[in-house]
Amino acid sequence: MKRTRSYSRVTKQALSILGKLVKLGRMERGLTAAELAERAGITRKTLRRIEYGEPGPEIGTVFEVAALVGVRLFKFDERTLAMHNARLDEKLTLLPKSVRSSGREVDDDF
Amino acid sequence: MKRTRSYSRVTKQALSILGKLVKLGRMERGLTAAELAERAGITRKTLRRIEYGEPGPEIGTVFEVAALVGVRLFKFDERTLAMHNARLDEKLTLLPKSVRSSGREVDDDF
DNA sequence: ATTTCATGGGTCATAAAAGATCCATTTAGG
DNA sequence: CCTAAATGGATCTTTTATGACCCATGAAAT
Repeated sequence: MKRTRSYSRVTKQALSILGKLVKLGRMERGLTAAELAERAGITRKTLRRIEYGEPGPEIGTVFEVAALVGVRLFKFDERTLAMHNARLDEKLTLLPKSVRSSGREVDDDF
Repeated sequence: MKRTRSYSRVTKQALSILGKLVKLGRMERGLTAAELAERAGITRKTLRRIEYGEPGPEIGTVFEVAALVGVRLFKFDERTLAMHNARLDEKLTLLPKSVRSSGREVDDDF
């Protein structure tokens, strides 16, 4: 089955912005595409796809490249990230383990 | 060639958090994994990989799923996203088209 | 202007993700 | 308790991304 996916405008915008932030971050640091790609352990081509905001690249790779040029999705340091992560775990354990179709309410202030 | 990639702790944390936010968002809305997967046009398996914070899924899919449950990376509405996007374009056109290895400085206040 | 090098883009082989089914287990709810 | 349904996980196939080259173009620095 051929995979023809569609993406919402919000997603496209977010991808585009993220890609441009990466490119900007790379140039700020005077890195060539080849240099950054090597540091990230990927090829120039994959980096280009990321900087172009294409939806295909693996999210792990994108996050890694972003981190390398100082772009962080959640603007927290690692310690704070760990905290948030732990807090999310608490929330999740408090919830029912499976959903039985009936709109439940949970506070969501991240 | 076997692809054995490594990811920084920050990346892992960010992925983990994003996945949990998605799961939380899904449960808040009383959606089962199967329901959300269907809306996103993916399978339960892929959704699970996303909610588990695995690095493999395509970034476009992850963003799309996140958007479906109200989780946004850049907490702006679509209009604001477009604005930022345009601003980034300006910045990029002002920069030299290619990097010739020498640390350049650009202001970066996103 | 000339040369050097970054970037854009193409091809081909391969590894991995995604899809399609399965089945086992757990859990929500009557 | 019991049962229907949600979740977790396995396997097999298809589709796609990635990597490794390669070449053309265009920009940058001398």
